[in-house]
Amino acid sequence: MSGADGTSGTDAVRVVVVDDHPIVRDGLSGILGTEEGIEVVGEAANGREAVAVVRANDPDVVLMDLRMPGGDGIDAIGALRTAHPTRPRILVLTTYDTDRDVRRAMTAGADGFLLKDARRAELVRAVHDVAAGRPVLTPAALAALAGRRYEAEPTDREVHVLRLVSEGLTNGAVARHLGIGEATVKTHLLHVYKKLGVGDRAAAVRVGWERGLI
Amino acid sequence: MSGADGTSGTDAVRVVVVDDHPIVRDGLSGILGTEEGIEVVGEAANGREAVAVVRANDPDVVLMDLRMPGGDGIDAIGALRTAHPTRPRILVLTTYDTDRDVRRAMTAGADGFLLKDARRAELVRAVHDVAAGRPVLTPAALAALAGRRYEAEPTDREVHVLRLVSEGLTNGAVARHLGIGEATVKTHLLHVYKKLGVGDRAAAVRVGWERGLI
DNA sequence: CGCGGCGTCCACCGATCGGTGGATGCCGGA
DNA sequence: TCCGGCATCCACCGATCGGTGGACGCCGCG
Repeated sequence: MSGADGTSGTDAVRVVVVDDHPIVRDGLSGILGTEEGIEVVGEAANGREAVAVVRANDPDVVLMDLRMPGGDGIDAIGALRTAHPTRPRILVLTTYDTDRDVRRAMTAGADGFLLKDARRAELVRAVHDVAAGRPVLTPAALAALAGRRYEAEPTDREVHVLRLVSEGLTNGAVARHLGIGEATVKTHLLHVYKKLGVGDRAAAVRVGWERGLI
Repeated sequence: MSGADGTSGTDAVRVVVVDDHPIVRDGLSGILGTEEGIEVVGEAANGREAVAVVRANDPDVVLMDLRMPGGDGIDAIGALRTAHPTRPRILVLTTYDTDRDVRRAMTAGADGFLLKDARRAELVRAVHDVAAGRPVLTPAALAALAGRRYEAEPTDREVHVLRLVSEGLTNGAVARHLGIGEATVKTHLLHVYKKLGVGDRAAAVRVGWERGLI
């Protein structure tokens, strides 16, 4: 834990690992801990713990999973960023680099985005890169930010409608559920189709699920 | 590093770890390697590698992920089992314990089913249990095998149709794609609805995805 | 053998959906 | 200020879907 001096005497990068899976935490700690120039100074299992652990240990880099029970990763990123604009560099390390996740994480203040199937060398290099202030992005994440692949993101309302549709509700049922007209529901869905690049509700549900909307 | 020092290979459980994520492999090796009575003797990144590594090292237990690029875990289980009916105990360690995955893995010859979010102690205990011939199952896996939750599983043909539907194909398009009548497609879908407990194609796509059918 | 269960196949209706066209209100930049 | 972009809202048609009913062939089991 607090092995290095407070004045960043050694130039070892101090890292906190945040993931709900003990296995993944051990994997990350194992890979990074044996590396020269990197020191794992704390672990957390969810977003809330992450904020506390970071406050206690003041690391250089936080490796953060996004989808966790009890304290979302996005919220944790926002909390860390509002507390301090640059101090702990945040590297998001998650399973899927869906468009939505990438954007939400980066706009929340993350400094990098890496997939969990990264090789050891990639991971180590990424930690050093974000520590040095260089952004880290997967190709898909880059494309998502460039807005090349999907130019439009469904509205909250549209996503809500899509979610209800995925539950099996008919347009009329959705309308009643939301207290709006059925025609409105259809318009929302048409917009969803356009934005997801599909032609019907079934395909919309699939793509919506793939992108983490549902 | 630590763990069994050469000579203590007598009654130590010899384990092979199979997962496409280096991070997960390191996590598992780290947890198990430092444990007394367990020795990690090999790693593999996919099903094909797994068969070769097992053949070379003759372990007591194989920790096997299911969804991997290049050599499915199910196929690997089948290959190991046909080669030898009991010798390497197979513990499936995956992210989701969906009904379908559980059944396919267990019928393929797996001896246990554990989720990746298991705690360290659970994991160690599970390895010892399967090594001793005791089955290991999550509650959800148990329910899946008991057939309590879902009594019917969609046919291969039905799943195929559902997959095409999730791509956005209309019934007529699916019919043309499969060289059958459109009415037949609809019958397949009706069966899918019944078996998945839904009422339309959108909900079917969602549940199908949740259960790993798509 | 006879029987039932299962997967696969098909045709006809009523309900629903996807497509088009347009309207309102809000907000930020020219 | 005015204007455009955006989200939200609505009504009418043709195409599609979900529901019902039934048919054939295969396989295992009594």
